[in-house]
Amino acid sequence: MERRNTKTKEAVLEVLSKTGKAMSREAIENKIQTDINRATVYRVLNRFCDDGILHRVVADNGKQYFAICTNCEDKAMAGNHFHFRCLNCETIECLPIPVDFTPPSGYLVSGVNCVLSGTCKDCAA
Amino acid sequence: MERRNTKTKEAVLEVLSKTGKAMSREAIENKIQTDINRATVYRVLNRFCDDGILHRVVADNGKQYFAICTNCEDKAMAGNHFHFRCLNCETIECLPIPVDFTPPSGYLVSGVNCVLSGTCKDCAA
DNA sequence: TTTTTATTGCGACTTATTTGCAATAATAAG
DNA sequence: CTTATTATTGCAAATAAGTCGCAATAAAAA
Repeated sequence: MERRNTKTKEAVLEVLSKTGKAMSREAIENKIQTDINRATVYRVLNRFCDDGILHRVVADNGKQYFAICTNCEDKAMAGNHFHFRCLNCETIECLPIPVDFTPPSGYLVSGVNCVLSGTCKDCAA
Repeated sequence: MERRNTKTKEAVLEVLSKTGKAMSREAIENKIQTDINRATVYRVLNRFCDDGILHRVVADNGKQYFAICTNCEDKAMAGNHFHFRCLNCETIECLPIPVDFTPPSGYLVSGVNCVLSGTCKDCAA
């Protein structure tokens, strides 16, 4: 399916590239000046994930967070690094720490979703 | 607060110890013969987690799964091992692989939630 | 047997995310 | 520039997971 450029897409990408962190749909929407429909934002985010532009992290609060793929060469391994959720400032960052593991023989791993939580550097200071 | 023994608690623990895997509230309820209210099951599960008898895993589908703590000495680090979600049989297992990482300096980690997904040994065979 | 209060069931509620559908707008075609 | 095509959007409603208040029930102690 062909893709078209829209204000929503541009705005979402801009917000995400500015913060560098992983953001929830709500946070993204709040950062965007213009009013965009919730469903639309989700659709844009999901599309970007499909296209390998963003990766999705599901935190231990059950919510989805989205971040720009910087080192997600392999689509299947998008998000193949640790994420950190600060319970204080409710922020999610991509840590520059790759998730390292050797699956038991016979297991095929196609997705990695690793989230550490606690207090981030800024809040701990 | 004092704890009382009830059929629900016994049933939940029995189901979980029999499978050895991590189960969703729904799966647990289905395995129990008698009818138990959803809210009650959640309350029992949450209580068990608080008491360090179970640990909770939030999978990348956003759902909670519960498993008996076997090697969860440190309560704060409960679930400090990888989990595997099979996209085929929708089963979640605790892998005997500890999650190993060194958080960036300044970060305080109090929780670990790591889920790999793909095809499990049985389904891949 | 009575008392105390943890536990349960019920129903309603919240929150996150998705979906159908008709209206709108980006882009290609003429 | 105008028109045609169809991706995208907004809206409203639907799903789904999990939680909560409250009155009724039932462990366990007295």
